[in-house]
Amino acid sequence: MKKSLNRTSLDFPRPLVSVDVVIFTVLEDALKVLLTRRPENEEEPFPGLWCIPGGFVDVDRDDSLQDCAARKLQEKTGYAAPYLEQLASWGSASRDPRGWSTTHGYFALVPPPAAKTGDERAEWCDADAACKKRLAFDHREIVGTALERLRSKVEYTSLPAFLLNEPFTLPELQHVYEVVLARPLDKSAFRRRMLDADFLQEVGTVPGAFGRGAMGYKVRERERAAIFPRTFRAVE
Amino acid sequence: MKKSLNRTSLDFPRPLVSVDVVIFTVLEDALKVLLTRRPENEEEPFPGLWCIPGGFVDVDRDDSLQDCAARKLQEKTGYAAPYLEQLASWGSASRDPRGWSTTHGYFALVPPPAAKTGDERAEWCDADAACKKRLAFDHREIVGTALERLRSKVEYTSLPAFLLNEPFTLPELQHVYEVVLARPLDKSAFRRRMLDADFLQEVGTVPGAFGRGAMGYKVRERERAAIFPRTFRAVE
DNA sequence: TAAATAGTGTCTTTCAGACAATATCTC
DNA sequence: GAGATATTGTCTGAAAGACACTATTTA
Repeated sequence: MKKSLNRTSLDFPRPLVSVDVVIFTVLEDALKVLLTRRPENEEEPFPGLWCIPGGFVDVDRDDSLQDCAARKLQEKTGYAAPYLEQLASWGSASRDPRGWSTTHGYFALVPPPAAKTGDERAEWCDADAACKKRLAFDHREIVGTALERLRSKVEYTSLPAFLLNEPFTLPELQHVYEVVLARPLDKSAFRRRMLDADFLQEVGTVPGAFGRGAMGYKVRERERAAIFPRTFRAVE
Repeated sequence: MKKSLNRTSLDFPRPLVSVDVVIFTVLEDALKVLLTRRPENEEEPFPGLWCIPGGFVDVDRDDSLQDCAARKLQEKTGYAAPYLEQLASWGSASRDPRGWSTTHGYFALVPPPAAKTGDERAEWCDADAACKKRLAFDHREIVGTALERLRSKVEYTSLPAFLLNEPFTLPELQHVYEVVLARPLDKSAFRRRMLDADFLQEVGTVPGAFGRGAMGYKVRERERAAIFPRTFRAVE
């Protein structure tokens, strides 16, 4: 009988299992992803190369994949509960030189960090640039998929609200949409859309540096994003 | 130093890794999913219970997760290249009594099989019923997620075309949409939408059993689904 | 010709885009 | 008040829903 059919005993080789997180923020009017460096140790694969935060699932420490992703996010950014969504998984014999391996990709949206990352081995990299960079493993593909998914969902959801500190104003929110989508949006249509979607809560006027102050908002339910009835600019 | 930080050696426990496939078809005017039975062997978890097709990744046989899913689909249905899409992954300490385990869920769309499945241990089950049944592992949740994803995508993509044998007619296609969405659609709007999306190729008239014959179609590109500019019924 | 099914035309509704007009704030 | 920014109003256009109408086939 073939080995693969007789697996009651569980004594067959298992793939490596890791979790990787693509962490997005908007900084200096640009969409950024957090990159870290692989250890310099020559026994490690891709020593010194840029990669996204992640690592092997720790069977003793992590109760679930989501926990593991949240832990890695917390370790790298300090954020406990921003937006964290499963992206996809990758697994093959060739993606890791150490053997058959799988990774569960997540993507996270966090508000702009107060300072540059204190960590020498971490850097906020322009998102589009990261997709062209040489990264460890198949991380370029993972970042590409995350960016594609983010841009696609931004067309019809309130996801960018998770990229801002609260309270934020509608012009600020519009600006984040424009940065992520890399195109200008109409002010009037934008406001109608956000307010009609009923996911924002007024939280008092915020004075502006110049000109008229704006209404401050926070999201009503921090757990899920709102879904709009249509995408932006359905037509070319 | 903590064990979890010293992993250059790779000698730490690894989770079990499996792939499970939710296979959909439309049969007898209902959306169905393929269920199989767990082995009766009492040493196996959930003996004799219904589950979806799947199993451990075979490191020696499968080059990638996608290959593994395609293999399982082929084994169960005989189909080589229908629509197969990654759904999500699940992984935790508790989902399998044998230990920390992960699964990569896929969902497949196949045309209606000619006959009842020949396999005694497999059955096409009504999709909504399957979501309420007791299934092995967390398979009920996986089926639920697949069903939700399918219904959601059917609102704005041409996915149901993969549930039909070619050539099919527009009334047949509309019927499949209606079965999946469980609500009637307007004929005129439906036709406009399908033809405007430009993913169908005329392939000659198909005579009907009664009444006027209809134009037969096949999908232009069997690889990807078309995406419509809006969802059906944007408004309640 | 009647019944059944396929396919078309047209009016209404919804909501995004364009863009002008108005409101409110700081200096 | 001037300049800057926020907010609103109105017109237009694209595509979906509703539904009546026409076309083609078989019995």
